[in-house]
Amino acid sequence: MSEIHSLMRKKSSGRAETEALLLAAAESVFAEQGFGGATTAAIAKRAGLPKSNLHYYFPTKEALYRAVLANVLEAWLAAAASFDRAASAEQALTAYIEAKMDLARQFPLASRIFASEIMRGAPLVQDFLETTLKAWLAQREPIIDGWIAAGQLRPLSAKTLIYMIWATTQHYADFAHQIKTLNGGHDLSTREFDAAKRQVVETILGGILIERP
Amino acid sequence: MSEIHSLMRKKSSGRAETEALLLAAAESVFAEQGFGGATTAAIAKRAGLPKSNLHYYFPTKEALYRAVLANVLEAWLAAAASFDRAASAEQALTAYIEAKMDLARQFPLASRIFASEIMRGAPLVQDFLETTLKAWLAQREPIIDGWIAAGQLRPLSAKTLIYMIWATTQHYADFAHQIKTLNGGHDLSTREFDAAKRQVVETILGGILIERP
DNA sequence: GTCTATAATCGGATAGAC
DNA sequence: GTCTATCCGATTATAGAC
Repeated sequence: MSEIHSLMRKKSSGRAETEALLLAAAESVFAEQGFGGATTAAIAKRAGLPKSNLHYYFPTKEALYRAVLANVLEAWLAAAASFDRAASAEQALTAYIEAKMDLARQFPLASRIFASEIMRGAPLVQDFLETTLKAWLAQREPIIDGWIAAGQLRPLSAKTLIYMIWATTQHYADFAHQIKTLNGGHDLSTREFDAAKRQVVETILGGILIERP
Repeated sequence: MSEIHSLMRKKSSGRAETEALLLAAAESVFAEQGFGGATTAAIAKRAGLPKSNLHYYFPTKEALYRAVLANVLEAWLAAAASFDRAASAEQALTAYIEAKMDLARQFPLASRIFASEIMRGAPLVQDFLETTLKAWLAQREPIIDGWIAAGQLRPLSAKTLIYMIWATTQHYADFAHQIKTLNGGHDLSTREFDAAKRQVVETILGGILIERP
């Protein structure tokens, strides 16, 4: 029925597509302006739609923001999985750092929205921090402590190590504009980014691994 | 004349004090909400003053934001100085990392405002990035390259190293809320923070220094 | 589902009494 | 210098035609 109808229109290819369009526009505006600074007018304009359409798909600005946040957290969880399923400390941490670097490069907006949300005091992701994130960290700490006990890593705080990894990798998303400016106005090329990724891995692992005799 | 008058009033101890009060309130609101999300009403309320007083001291919201930013950049430059005046790579980098960690702990709001400004695309600090920051980095890169040539450091990109230091240290300011949540709801104690500082220094230096025979 | 028009409120900034 | 009251454009959200 309405399928035929929508096949006849060139624009608005369907509910799912319009929602995705709005979510993408919202992601970029929220990443730039934060929740408070973003306006539904700016989001609608970036999506090329009238403001009222936005409210048809998402009743309120906060509902739209929540939908964007859900995608952000989903991407985070996907990268988190790469920590596991590795035999040695070196393999597990290398895989995790590389996954987080790739995430920062592929989804910089998601990283910025998360950062902005934390700086606001996490009004909407506090539950995620206290349950999912805290549990993830609590499960990895004994693994890291185990590597220390096994003589693979120098004695250190697992939390502090994880914070270093988060900070260093997310920096490439959150401060991409600063990095671009200091790189002569050009974004890092794939080659430059891969070199940075390698150096980050080597510096952190070099700083914590105990050499095998 | 008006001096006597102001001595008789218990509140509003003078122009400088009122300005400082407003700047402090503005700093905390801008750090939480970003430029766009902050409202002059919220800032005035946090300062305990009517909105109109804010506009008496700072004609526009942007003027107030600029004044806050100036303080932020001033603090940044103070910490930057600790890089220099050290004989060895180990001493210089240790001093710099420690200074940046102390800055993050002492002035977390400044760090968050800077981060938020960069994520917006640096509309007001682009000039600082292109001149002061770029020059600072350009002056330090040959120093780091010199340490590599002298066999003090493993071969690496100086820029990538500096980014790691910025990222890791600023994380303790920008993500303090997340760290607090993952620390059982308590901010890091001085002891915990000092331990983190030590581990950050040891990990980075351990990852880049060449052992002296 | 989409659009124009509009209601209702918020927020930056000002007027003018004190 | 400080305060209350207020203007007016911006912003969220809705109404109602198509």
